[in-house]
Amino acid sequence: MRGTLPLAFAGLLPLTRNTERDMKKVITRFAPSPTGHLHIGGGRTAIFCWLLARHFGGEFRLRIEDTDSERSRQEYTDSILASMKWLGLDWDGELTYQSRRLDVYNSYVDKLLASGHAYWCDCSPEEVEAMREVARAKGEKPRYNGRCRERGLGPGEGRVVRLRVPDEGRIVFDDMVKGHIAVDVAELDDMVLRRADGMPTYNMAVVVDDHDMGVTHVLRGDDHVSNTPKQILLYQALGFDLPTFGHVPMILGPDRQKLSKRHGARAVIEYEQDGLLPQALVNYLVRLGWSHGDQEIFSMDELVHLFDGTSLNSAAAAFDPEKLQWLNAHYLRETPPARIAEMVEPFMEKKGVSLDRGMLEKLVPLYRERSANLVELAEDMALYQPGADVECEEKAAKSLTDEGKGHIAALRGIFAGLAEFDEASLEAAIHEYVEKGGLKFKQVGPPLRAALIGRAGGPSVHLTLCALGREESLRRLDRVLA
RNA sequence: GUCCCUAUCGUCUAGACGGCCCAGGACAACGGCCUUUCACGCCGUCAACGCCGGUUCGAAUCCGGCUGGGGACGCCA
Repeated sequence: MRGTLPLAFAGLLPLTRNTERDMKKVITRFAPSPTGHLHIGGGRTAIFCWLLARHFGGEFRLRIEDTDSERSRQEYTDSILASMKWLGLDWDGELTYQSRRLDVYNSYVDKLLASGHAYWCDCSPEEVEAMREVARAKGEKPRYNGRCRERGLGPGEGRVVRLRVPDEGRIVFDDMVKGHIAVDVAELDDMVLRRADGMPTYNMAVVVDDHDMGVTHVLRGDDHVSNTPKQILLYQALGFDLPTFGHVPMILGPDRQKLSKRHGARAVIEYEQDGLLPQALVNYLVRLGWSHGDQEIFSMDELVHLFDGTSLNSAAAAFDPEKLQWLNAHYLRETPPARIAEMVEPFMEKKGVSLDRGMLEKLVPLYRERSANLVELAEDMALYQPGADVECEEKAAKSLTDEGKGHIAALRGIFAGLAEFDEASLEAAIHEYVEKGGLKFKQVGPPLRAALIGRAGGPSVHLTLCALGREESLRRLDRVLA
């Protein structure tokens, strides 16, 4: 039996138009392990898988890989699902939990045992580690030495089941994004399929699940390329048809190092908290590693239409927070004010700010192009909190000279007497005051703005006055004059 | 250490068939315009084919080597 396994060969299934109609229904999956929040790397992979399925009118399945009972937590599963929803990714069918399929994995392990593709092993972790050391010392790849291969062991306490890897040959497959990949089986070792505690290992569970779920396209992170040959061996041993594999590159930090805590936000939930719009994150992530000519902005519909699994970059890309912010600012300007008002309210609440809806909707159009995200927007909205004594920034305070205060006092009287406190009347009133006094607007605008919102920049003063309303405007002017 | 993957502006990238590329777009930076301010918007500037060989009339595009970067070598996923 040994060394006689047929060599694996995963035929290329190019996603081109001519083969599209011949292909069976595309089924993709995203399979996170609930040991942390959904990170942007995983998020991007999920988006790609989702897009591929939606583009071809197939199915997108979600599977929770919780075979590591030590580290898996329900709260992370919840968090991942919440992030998926926030990103706008819906999935088909029931959620699959690997922890509930232990019997299935074990029945396949039994089949492999029966067919001679796998064997029991009683080597302790320490012994195996020693074997690896020996190999390393010889300049070889550290691996298990196959000690129990021919011992004919049966089940027993502390024993694991290992795959019997062929003695020679090459595993060859064509990756959707990386192209032709070939690995010598000598690089692989007899990996554990079933742990001593009866739980399946990652590679075992993945192969069984992907097969059972009918997955046709396994799109996943770059860090799994070296698992693929091992999994192909398992597909072969189990007699399963091979899916098409695709490995998308990792996302690097701005310094081109592996993304880590040092780089700030990594989880999609953090970006949500940072006030980003989901569409901006999706657009950014997709564009990182995939392109369509010179196009930068893509709607979800466009992505579904355009994303067919080609044009994926094969080299790792560095994450650029500035471009993300730029995209976010873009989407902020595109989103209807009422919708933005709705989204910014939770952020205002966090700051203890609450404006009535009418005022908020008046303010949003004035501020959305001055903010890159909802946190900044909320900060600006805080300036309008009725009754708030806004602290005046230094740059603005400079305009509150005696002359400036004189203008404020004069205008205060005019505003108080206005029949209508609306945009047109306010603009006209200020205009008239400037004209009649032979003044420059520069002498009047800045001090007014400083008195009202304590800032040197912002919307036109008459719009600010109008948004604040007569009562609050006069209160703020009086505060400066006092 | 071993194996796998990878290599165009600071960053994300365009670049089927080698000539249309003294390399295009976007972010950032810088300068300007617009604007009563701050933004937005608009215009412009700076800036790259890692290195060495080879193939060719001609290479960012093909081949080889080098170097750089990433990943993997678990009873983690």
